[in-house]
Amino acid sequence: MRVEGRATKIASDLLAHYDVHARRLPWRAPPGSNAADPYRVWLSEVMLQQTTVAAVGPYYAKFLARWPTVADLAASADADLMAAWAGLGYYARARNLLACARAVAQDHGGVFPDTEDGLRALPGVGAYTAAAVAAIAFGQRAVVVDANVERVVARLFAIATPLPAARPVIRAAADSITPDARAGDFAQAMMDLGATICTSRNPACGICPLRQDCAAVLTADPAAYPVKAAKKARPHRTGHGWWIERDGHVWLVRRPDKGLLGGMRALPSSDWGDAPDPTPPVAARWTTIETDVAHVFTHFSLALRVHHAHVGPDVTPEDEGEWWPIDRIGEAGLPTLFARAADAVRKERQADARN
DNA sequence: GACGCGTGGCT
DNA sequence: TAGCCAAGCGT
Repeated sequence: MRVEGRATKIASDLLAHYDVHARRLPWRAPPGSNAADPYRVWLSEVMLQQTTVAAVGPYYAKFLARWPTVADLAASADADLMAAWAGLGYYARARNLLACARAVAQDHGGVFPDTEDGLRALPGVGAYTAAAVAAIAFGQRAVVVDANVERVVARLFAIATPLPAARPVIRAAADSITPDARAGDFAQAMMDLGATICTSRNPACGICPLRQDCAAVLTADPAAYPVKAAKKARPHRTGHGWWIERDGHVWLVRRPDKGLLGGMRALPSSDWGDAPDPTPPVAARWTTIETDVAHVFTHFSLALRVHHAHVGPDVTPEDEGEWWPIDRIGEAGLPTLFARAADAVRKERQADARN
């Protein structure tokens, strides 16, 4: 009788569970087929970076309908792609997505590289995404480590070293349980497990297919893994934005490619430091809306004070920008902060009109 | 290794 | 509710 090693048992237990319980997701090939399109896998993986499945769903559908192949995407205009990405966040991903599509089209004959190293060299493709695409789209054995896998592995092996120092240990442990066959399914099974059972808070250990394999479940608090270093407090900042209206149009600028909301259309705004009274882009009779727009970014929270004014037909701000029709503001591709500022102005107008 | 980089859902 | 968290990457 053959005695399974622990690593082999973990993989077989997990894959058996996955065969029955795999989530049906739009970017996954249907069960039984192994026709994963590298373009679709890559597109979904980039969208899923630090982003929930629920948030990605509509964007993935929209992108796939509008740009069915990597060649279509490579041929799109920058502004169209950035506008389509608006609201999904982490806009460097959108810039890199386009750069990557163009690199594939121009340098790789329109075909994605089929090795981890080849993929890793593409813009916006890091260690995780390269491994995920290599495994899922090309069936190669690759060690796929995202936050789900980190959590599952840290619990399976009760790794007490805090993140991020534990990364090399976790990776080695993940490597040790990754099978040669079905590496793509294994990776997705680990992520499904992390998303649905081995969750960050209140893990459902009672129904976990790896319960018999898990070191953390024997401890008082399995959810204590992975151990994490303390986080820094998030500072608060105040900024100002200006809604400049002229004959049914509003003045929009394009933010610099680098930095926060890089490359996105936006209202003209101040630096978001602590400057008390910034100078408006044009001289006008400014009105300030009553309630600041509160918005939370990754590393600071912001109160955006929104000012609005009408200007005459001969007035144009000095800096570069464009007059955008207000009744089509939804098509401008404003990131969420400025979309909410625009909403705030519209609501105040409606309130004024009633008085 | 640390930091900058969005947004929305959950507890 | 205020913080935590999510299929990370580039610098």
